Amino acid sequence: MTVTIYDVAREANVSMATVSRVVNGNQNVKPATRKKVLEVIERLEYRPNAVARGLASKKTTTVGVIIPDISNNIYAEAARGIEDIATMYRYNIILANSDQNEEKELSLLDTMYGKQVDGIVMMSDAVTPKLHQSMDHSPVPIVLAGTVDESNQFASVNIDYFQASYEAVQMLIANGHKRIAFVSGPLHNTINSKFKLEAYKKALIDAGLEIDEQLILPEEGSYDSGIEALETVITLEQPPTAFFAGSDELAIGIIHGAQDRGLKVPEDIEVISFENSKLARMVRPQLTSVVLPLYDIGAVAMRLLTKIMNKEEIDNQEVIIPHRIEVRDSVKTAD
Amino acid sequence: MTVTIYDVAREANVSMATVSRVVNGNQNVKPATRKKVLEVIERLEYRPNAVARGLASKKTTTVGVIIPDISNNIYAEAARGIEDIATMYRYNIILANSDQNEEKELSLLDTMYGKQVDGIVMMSDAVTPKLHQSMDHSPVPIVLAGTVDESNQFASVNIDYFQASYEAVQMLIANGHKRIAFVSGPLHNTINSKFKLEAYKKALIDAGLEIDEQLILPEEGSYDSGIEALETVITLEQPPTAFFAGSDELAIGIIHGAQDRGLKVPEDIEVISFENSKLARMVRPQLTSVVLPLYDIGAVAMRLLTKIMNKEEIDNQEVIIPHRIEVRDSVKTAD
DNA sequence: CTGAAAGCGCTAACAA
DNA sequence: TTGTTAGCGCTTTCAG
Repeated sequence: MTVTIYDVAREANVSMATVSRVVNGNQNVKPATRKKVLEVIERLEYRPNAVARGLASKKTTTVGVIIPDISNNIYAEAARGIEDIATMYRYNIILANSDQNEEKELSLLDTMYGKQVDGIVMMSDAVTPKLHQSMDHSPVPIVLAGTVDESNQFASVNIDYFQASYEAVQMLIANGHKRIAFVSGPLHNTINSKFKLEAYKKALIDAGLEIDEQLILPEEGSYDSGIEALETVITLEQPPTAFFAGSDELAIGIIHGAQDRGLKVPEDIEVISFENSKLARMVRPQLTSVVLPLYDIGAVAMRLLTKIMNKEEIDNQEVIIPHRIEVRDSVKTAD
Repeated sequence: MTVTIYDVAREANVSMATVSRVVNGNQNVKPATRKKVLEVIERLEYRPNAVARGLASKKTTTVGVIIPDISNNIYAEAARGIEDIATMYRYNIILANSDQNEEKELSLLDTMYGKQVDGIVMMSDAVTPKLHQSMDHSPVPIVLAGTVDESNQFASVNIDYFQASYEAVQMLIANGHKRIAFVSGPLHNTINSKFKLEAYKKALIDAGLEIDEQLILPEEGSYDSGIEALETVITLEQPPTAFFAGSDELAIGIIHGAQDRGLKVPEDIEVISFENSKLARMVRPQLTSVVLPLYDIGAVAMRLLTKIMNKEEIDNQEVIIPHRIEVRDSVKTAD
């Protein structure tokens, strides 16, 4: 029924080994033989069975990708970066959503191990002890993308979240704000709790400003929670005049919440975001935002993984990609 | 090194077949034996090799998913629907981006066949003859999601694009508009050319309105091209007063383009979109939009695929999901 | 440059 | 209820 390497060998009057050689581009084949085999392959429409190949060679040329949620633009962007580089190096990806649920992450890792992927790219809110343990026992290399592992034991690709956040808050401070709100995503996310929040606090302290817990709002990261955040603080006795938002959606929510109350951005309220997705340009005013290069993070992570799978020398397995702030209109330009 | 079914068999003093049976939940195993085997599996941390299993059983429990671009929210949404249902039925997905490039699509199909996926879910702009041919020779079932096959030969899941578009344009006509522009994505996309555009024309004709080719703008579907579309028609001698946009991004571009010129939506210009992503609520005014239920399309497509792979009876392999129009503020409410 | 043969780890008859 | 035994389709020594 399906044509196998054996059929090709028979038709071409050579051994399976020879067919295998030409299929795999092995140079030790006489050109004439190669040609003959190639013709038969063409004629019979032979297509190598990757599963059999995987079993025999112990390499599947597929990598596992575990991300929280592909329908979230952030992760989709990273996934695209991962897939592009994977394709470039002839890998396919098995993609799975974890919903940042530890149980699912653990079970997905097991599934990936079972499927004999050659490597794994993982994105997660937090590398919990259990996760850490499973990854430690992984039979294949794993690289973290946009995910911080506090033990610094795994290969990873990130930006300097602390520094980036610090700069963002500083920009607001430089514009004279004394009351700056911090609206991040959930704090069980390591990046939010350990970097964005800490940087926010440090920036305030360094500027001699006071930290007011009322202005620290860990929302879920959605547009609606941005609106809510605005609503809850705007009625304070001393409402904030600027916001550091953890994502574009949050920032847009804040802006719309303000505008709906007749407040003007950036005249009355300034907002800086942390993401810079294409949404940033699709609001009025357009968002000033720390750029989180998700595509690049994914691409670099996958590239790093290929190197590790290939057992190449890695000079630094904890890659930090440069960041910058894209200045648009939600923050006044100092001029 | 890695523990195999053979190791477990030896340790448990049973045959490989028995271990295989307990691993696969076969009931023909004495409870005591099962227990013993399970213990050894636990102790040895045995994890079945899915590749070997795939080779022996000719089933990989993985399906291929070919989509144009995962970083595009539309497809990401569908991918999530596909993956959720796949997970529910214990399948994993190999995800690949085609960029709606026929060559890539063809090559990806081949890759999927080679990887011995059990089935394929495919999204594409157009089922070209070559694509059609490859799919015809597919060794595994394929279902099209949100993509139209004019030969009606493949299983597919869609909404009634023509009817939905017709209703959208009708809504604009009902509001008294005589000059309605059609800003779709590229016309090499079958859905745009055969359904949205045709429905637009028919709605106009049925209402006794004239079709003006100047008002038909096949853009690339981005935010910026929405702005451009607005710019090009607004200076016409008789500019349009309403727009039927092929996507949310396009619609938002049109709205911002109008607002930047001091025009008000929906007072001066009305816009109806075709998508209803979460973006629809994240603009002012919020978008009135035909809802394209991408998540559902993906989910239903995957569900259909499981049935076909399972050789169940299918009453209708061309599923049409109901659609509706979500009324918000970019179109005046008739009251 | 080419072939023979031994697996890779598992499933699936077929016996027992 | 359990074991034996062929493969699944390919890669990979090892000879020659």
